Amino acid sequence: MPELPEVETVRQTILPSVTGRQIDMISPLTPGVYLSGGLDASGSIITDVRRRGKYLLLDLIPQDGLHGPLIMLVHLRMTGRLLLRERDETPPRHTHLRLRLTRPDQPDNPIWLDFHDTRRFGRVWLLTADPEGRPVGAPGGYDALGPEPLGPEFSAAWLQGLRDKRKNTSLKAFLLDQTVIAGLGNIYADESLFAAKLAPDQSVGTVSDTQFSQLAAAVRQVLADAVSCQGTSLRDYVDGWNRKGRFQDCLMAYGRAGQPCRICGTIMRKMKLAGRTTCWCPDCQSS
DNA sequence: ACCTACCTGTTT
DNA sequence: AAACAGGTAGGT
Repeated sequence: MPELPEVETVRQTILPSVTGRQIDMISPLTPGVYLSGGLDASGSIITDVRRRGKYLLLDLIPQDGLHGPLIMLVHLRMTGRLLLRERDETPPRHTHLRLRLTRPDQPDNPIWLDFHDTRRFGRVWLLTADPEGRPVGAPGGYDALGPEPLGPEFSAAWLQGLRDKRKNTSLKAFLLDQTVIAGLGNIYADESLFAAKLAPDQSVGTVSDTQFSQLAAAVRQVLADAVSCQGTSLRDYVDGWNRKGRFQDCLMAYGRAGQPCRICGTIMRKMKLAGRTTCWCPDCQSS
């Protein structure tokens, strides 16, 4: 489900509701999903919600004076959801973690934040924060994440600099690599390649400087548009208030094999690349 | 760079 | 019954 635009939308929707609240109860409901590493989040105040690639970070300040700042790190993987609730209803099937959140000045007016995940690939980790606010001991992929595509460190020059090292990989595999760009997945890789008019099976080594410029611009444009549409809801994705996004109505490539290209009318094709179904227009995206 | 595994649900 | 689904980690 969730690539950068969806995770960013979840961040934006839960931020105003959880910031300033205290976790006064934490209920792990399924073994193995919530990995606390022996730390305890209960009593902590949530001070911010940040995003890095497809990860969400809840910044926590414990109130017991025994610990420094903590970070609750969340990865939704394929079908994970973070859902706000205003009533203490019975957790639906596939709810794996529930937080009860109160405002210190209104202890009798709680809300709940549920982690729900049908396929149970997602995880929630409780970690300590270093002095720069980075999680300590995060899972493998986190520390290796590449630049944020909507931030200042992502550029055509960054992609060009990887050309020799990654010359034999396909552009599709390149875009899916989280050390190259943090936050692209199967939908937005296909959409970015379509917008850049580049063939997904073109090898990185043959991409010109001009084409890398087109690609960097396309990645930024596609992601910014998708964020402004609150993400793509195909099957499972909803925001923190259980609302669907709208970008599924704007898709130019993903899922459109067999349908006419929205630019030129040519029938779109699909192929397997990097283990993922990849859709492209053989006319607009010729290599 | 390619598998397979991890899970459940939906579609073919 | 089998294939497929927005992701990633681990093995080869």
